[in-house]
Amino acid sequence: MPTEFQKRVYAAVRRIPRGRVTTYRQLADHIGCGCCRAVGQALKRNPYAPQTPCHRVIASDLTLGGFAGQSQGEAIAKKRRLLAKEGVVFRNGKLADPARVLP
DNA sequence: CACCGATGTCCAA
DNA sequence: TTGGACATCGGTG
Repeated sequence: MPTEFQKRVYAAVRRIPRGRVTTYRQLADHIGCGCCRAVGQALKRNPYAPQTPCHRVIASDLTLGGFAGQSQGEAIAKKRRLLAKEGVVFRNGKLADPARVLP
């Protein structure tokens, strides 16, 4: 049972077109809450399953952000590959093309 | 009911 | 370069 705040986060994430990524900060700012951490938490727990492409959300450093903790082992490698398929190429855990970030 | 930890970003020195 | 602080979420006793 997500809160209104979380609903906005998921809605914004779903709004991301294929082949494009966004940052927690951009998302939080787009929602109207300067707190990007809540977004990361909401996506990390992402109760909305694959319906919410949390892998399209990265850190403002163009890194995988919250995914970095998991990239050590597994799930993230798949997400990174999925993004690469869409045109978002990651280099050593970093976005190789910053232009792919939503304005 | 209340506390704690966890999350990513920004600022200043 | 480094450290601290900010607001919100999740689980537990």
